[in-house]
Amino acid sequence: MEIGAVRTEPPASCALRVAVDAPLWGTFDYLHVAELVPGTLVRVPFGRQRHIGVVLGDARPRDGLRPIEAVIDALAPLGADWVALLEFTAGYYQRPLGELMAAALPTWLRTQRAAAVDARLQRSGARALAWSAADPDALRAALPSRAVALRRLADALAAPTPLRAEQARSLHPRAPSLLRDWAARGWVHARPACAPAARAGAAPALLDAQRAALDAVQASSGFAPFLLFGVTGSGKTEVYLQLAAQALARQPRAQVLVLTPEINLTPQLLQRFAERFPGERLAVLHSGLAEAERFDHWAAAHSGQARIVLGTRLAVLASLPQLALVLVDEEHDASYKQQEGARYSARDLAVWRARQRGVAVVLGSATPSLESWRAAARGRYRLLELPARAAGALPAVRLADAARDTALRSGALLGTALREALAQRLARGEQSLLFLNRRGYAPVLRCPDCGWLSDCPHCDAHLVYHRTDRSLRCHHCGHRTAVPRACPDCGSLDLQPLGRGTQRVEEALAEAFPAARIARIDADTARRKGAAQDGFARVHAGDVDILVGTQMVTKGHDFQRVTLVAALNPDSGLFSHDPRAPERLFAQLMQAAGRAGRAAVGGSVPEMLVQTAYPQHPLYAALAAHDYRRFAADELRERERAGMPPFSHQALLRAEHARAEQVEVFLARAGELAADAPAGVVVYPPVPAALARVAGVHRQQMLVEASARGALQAFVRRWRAALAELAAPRVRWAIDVDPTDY
DNA sequence: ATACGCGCTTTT
DNA sequence: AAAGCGCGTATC
Repeated sequence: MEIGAVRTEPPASCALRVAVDAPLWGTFDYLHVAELVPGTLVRVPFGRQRHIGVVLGDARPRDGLRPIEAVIDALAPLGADWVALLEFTAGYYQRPLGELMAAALPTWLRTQRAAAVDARLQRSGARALAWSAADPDALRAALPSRAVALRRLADALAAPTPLRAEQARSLHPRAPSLLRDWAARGWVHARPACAPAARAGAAPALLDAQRAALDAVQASSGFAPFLLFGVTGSGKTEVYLQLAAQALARQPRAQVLVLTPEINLTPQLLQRFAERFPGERLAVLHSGLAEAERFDHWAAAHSGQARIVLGTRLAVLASLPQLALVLVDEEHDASYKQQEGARYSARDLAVWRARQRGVAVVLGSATPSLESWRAAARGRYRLLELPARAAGALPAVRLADAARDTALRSGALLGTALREALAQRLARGEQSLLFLNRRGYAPVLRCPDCGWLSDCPHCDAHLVYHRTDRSLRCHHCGHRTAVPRACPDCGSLDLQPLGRGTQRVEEALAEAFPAARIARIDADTARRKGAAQDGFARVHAGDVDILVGTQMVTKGHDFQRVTLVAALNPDSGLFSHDPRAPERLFAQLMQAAGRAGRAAVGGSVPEMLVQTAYPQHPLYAALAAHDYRRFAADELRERERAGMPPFSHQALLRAEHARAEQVEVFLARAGELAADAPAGVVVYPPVPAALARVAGVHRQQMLVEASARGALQAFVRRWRAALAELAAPRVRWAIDVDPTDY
């Protein structure tokens, strides 16, 4: 180069096809000075913003292409299998690839310069810390005695095993800053979590069935799907732990993916993995992480440094270059299905990934989804059964017949049988857990004179009466008003709450048992971050006699001193229009039953009480017999008769608009476009959604049913493309493949 | 999604 | 006339 010549950028010589993390159809082409291997992470200018992109391949050079802004070379290119996973998911669920990219990639990268990425990687490598208390007494003394979650964190720090950063965070949402503060005061100290384990977590001896399950998975080769079927406490988690240990021992770089429904409600799974693998770097992926934090965990998984990756549904899209085993806990859980945007099923994708990698996948549940259960029955999945726990029997189920119970018959919330059972627990100093799937005080306010009901002005739903702040609230759109003094229609001053919610149960309990210590956990009390954890901590600490809540209280936590679990009014799940309601109800009741005294207290028998107007219902009979098989057989027979999944495959076209008429016009056209549906694919006429109007938006949908998955896929692919051509201003629509709610 | 321009309304 | 908002369009 001539001295003094103006230094120019080298000519951009290659055009590259790039998938961008924006929810748009298609890919975008950019220029770059050199070829980049497919999978390379890049930062690209996009409109006037910056986005992350993944290079897919070469493109034809043409005018108007902008250059790639930066190659993110601190991170290895994504593997071809990861790109294939995202392409499959986008195609199967009829969503733009970019939308899946946005869900899968850490957005933190969008705005970071190379130096910042390097620095963060450097630091997070060193910063996978484990904490212990340097001075447990000073720490405890400094905490207010009423700060239960703080005390729990302090206790965990005083334990012999150092507490990992991610565990600390699950015990207290503000743990990162607290720990920094406490370290500055000399109460705690940190050291790298990846240091060779001082003491490897000890694996307890296995029961025969656990051993058999372990052996079966270990003996498998290639893609091997298993259904691990066992009630709460039968030792599924121990099987997961030892399977993971085996996989890691067998291959030094192997990675294990562990999916769990909701990490904040199931801290115990994380805790057990952390304790068992003290020397391992764990990556934890869920939506509650801060951007930068999520990047750390994502990068740890992508680099292979984290050999155990534990997370909620979005973790199924993580980059796991050495994936060798997939575990899905509570595989039946509804939260594995994403319910907005790209509506993927993380459980199904987990199985897909295992197939793609040619490895084992273990789906665990006490109440498997009917899809998985049937797959096992047909031999597509191998069934591994764990019998009920030996120590501490399953709670005996008692059905309190609403027609015979004098208190229930007169409309009381707490039946005579329940009151007696509660009184007994209180007398013995044991704990009780009551659940009711309705928060607030009463689901609707009614005027007895004119029949006025507290309806939401924006939704086809009632406004729920919240007594604590005397408000009427819509649980769907968030609309909120003060409780009117008088009926808006007739002026009557005698407005009455109709039905019951958790607040009302709390009130009834306080009235019936003035001396009892009562706690309530539901979406209202859990509004504040960490409040639910506080509540659970108080129960664990024995500071609560009766815990009332929604389904939140039935998940994850083992309450050692709870000997009574009561379902106050579960009947609505029996006759719902949602064909999956019975399945959910049964799973929920079984799960709730599992909360009771896994270590029986003082010899008393743990009991589950169900208040019902239908004590003869087969679902309750199966529950009382702890007989999932019977329940599943009944349900499957019904599904087969109705031609429902898993005997057919479905997709749902959902459409919405502020004006119902627009939705109708759009769906009528959609129906015309579907007129060419091949034999074996049935397209049903449009119907209003279960909640036809939410926040002023009208929603309708069309169901498509096919006997074969391939036929359904081929049809929805063509249909979606045709619908996209339709000029339908402002009608928002999407196809939900394998819908789970209607 | 997010940003921007266009045309029409509301406000100064 | 200046700011304000719904709507349509484009993002390589």
